[in-house]
Amino acid sequence: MLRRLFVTTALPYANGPFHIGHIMEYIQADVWVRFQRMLGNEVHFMGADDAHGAPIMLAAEKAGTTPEAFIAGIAAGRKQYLDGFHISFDNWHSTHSPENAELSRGIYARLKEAGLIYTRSIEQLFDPVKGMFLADRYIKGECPNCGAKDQYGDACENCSSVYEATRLVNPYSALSGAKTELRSSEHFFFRLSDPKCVAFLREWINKPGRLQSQVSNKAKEWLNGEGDKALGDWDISRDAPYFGIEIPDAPGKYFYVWLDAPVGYFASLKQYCARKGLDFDAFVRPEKSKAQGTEMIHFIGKDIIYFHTLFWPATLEYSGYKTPDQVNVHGFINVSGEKMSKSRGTGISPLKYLELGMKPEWLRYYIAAKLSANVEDVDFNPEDFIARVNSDLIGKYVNIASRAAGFITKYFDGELLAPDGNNPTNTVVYASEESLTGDYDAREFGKAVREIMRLADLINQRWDKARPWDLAKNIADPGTKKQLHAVCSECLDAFRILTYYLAPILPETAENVAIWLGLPTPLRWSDLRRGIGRKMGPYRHLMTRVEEKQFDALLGLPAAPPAKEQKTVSDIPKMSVQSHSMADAQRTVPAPISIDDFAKVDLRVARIVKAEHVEGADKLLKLTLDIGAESRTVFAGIKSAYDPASLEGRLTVMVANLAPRKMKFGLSEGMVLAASGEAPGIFLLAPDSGAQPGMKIK
RNA sequence: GGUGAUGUAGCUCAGUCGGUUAGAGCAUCGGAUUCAUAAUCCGGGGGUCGGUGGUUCAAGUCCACUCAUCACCA
Repeated sequence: MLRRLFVTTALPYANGPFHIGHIMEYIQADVWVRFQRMLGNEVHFMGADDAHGAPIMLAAEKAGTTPEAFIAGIAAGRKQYLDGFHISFDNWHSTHSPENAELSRGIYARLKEAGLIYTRSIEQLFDPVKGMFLADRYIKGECPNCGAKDQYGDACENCSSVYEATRLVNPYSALSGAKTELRSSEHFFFRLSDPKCVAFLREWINKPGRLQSQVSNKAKEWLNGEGDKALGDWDISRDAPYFGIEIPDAPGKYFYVWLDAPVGYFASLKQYCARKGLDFDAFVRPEKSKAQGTEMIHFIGKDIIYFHTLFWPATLEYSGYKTPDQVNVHGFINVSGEKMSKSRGTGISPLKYLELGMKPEWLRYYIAAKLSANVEDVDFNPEDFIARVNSDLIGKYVNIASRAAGFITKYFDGELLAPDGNNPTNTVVYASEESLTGDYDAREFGKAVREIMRLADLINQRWDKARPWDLAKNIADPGTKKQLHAVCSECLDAFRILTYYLAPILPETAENVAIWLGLPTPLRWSDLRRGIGRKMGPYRHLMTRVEEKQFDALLGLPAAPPAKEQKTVSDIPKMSVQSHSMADAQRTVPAPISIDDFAKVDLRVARIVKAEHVEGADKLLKLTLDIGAESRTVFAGIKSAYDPASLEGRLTVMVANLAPRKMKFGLSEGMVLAASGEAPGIFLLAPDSGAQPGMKIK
């Protein structure tokens, strides 16, 4: 019975690029999805940006742009990561989309009809300079408990007490520094504490197979809380200014970002279904889903369990939608035992990883090897990574192919013998099929990897015992030659089976092996026992080893000093200072690129024909540029440094092939280049005299 | 502070329902091998299972307390 799966990963917040934690989640989900596809199941794997909320509004403001332009910029950067790590989303959308607004408003309307929405006035701290209410993280003040200064609005770092922001002493805005005022405003609430909601959720979290036991325990704790731990209602509105979806019939009120964020799963699916001609309702409406046997499956991190086990199912249930069938929760990724910190810049940059030429499959394998179905944190450890990848993938797995291929090419012209279905090697390798499919399906990837490597060990052992290199010495003897042929063919057939087993984790290598050995593609589990092709192509090495120096570069470490220069006591302070400054330099100097990478940027000399102020924009000037063959409109954030009149007629440099970006004030068809640093000031680039508009810069 | 997790070899992790002498991979040491882009095979050393106390004929496993780490507390 084939399954029809709607699978999602948590929507990443569009205030920055992906970090290693996102990539880990995508790898986990992608391995599972690819495995399901190999079984022949119908999978629709959806992602989207979570684009609303105050942090994005403020980040855009800080960047001197609109929230729309800001999130468009983030969205434009997503593809290189997803493609780079072979993450096979079927669609990527955004919560800032017509689909999401429509779906969110629809859900809200149904909840309102069901009597689960009410309004109540609440008091909050208001920033009179910014003209907005402040979330806890934007408020600072003195701890009401211990008096420590500059503590955030939710908890004290000094005495670790938890309190309401309104209890802070001398509160001020972390944004403007202004003294905050206590003001009241009407908010909209979802009646989560309604007995029918609680009863529904109690049952929902206990359905076998839906949640991991640790997760349902946690949810139970929330549901059964008493006193001040009792389940409260959910505040789902925020006051303008807010970047989000306006609440119908409530001017100036917006949905809290967490209301419309998970709806983004549906928005992405809806956009995709429209494009593919699929029935959206079959995946999201209870009756149709039941009739057609569709499943809704989320992959999330442990930090957002609350939203996915309480609010999300409750809002769906009471707005006529189906609820998730599985919520798969994973832990966090630490780097060398240390908590990853975006703000401190520690951790591993996925983009830098790719730019350094490190293989995405190494990371996929390493992460898969460390993942289980539990909510456990994963430790990313460079030495461990190098050891595992090099010894497992190269030393064990790839080595099998490499050992046998030479003989087949040299003595048998690439011809392979059809494997005997009962030979001892493939019998034992086939025997793991059931346990492996079970492990993959249960997200026990670490278990699967251990089993596969046990098989790889076994194949290497048998090969050693058969001593094919000795057989090759007696190649003149027809019996010996035949024996060699059989040993090598069996070995490659076993390798072929391992490739099927590893294909969800190593899609690129599996594809290369399929081409090399003439296997039917895409690799399907149903073809597992079809055996090997008759003839193989020439062997090309399938995977390279990880090198330590790649990690040094990735982690921004200075190159190891030569062995002779042993550290002496007096050297240590100097060295540590040096390593810090080098690490800092690494952080600001991006990884080297090739000349081809540089050639992708089409830089042209441009004449500024016209420069105008843009009404309503604080930082932008609208430039009309002549680049020889055509004229371009570009919005440049240089208003603070240049008077438009002084720009007209002068030459500068523009990126001519930058993807056009829609901005609030019109379409910007490129960018002009300017220098800026820590100190104030923006300095437009200019070519030397003699340059003509349209000339290419190279 | 409350709650939920986690703690097993130098490192990363398995360990089912309590049941022989606690396992694997990597690292390390000794040997073998040379087909394989130094890749493989055989063998050895390495552990008070965070700690203390209890239940039991028997505890890494169950219970209580305790220490450390992580997360959540809307």
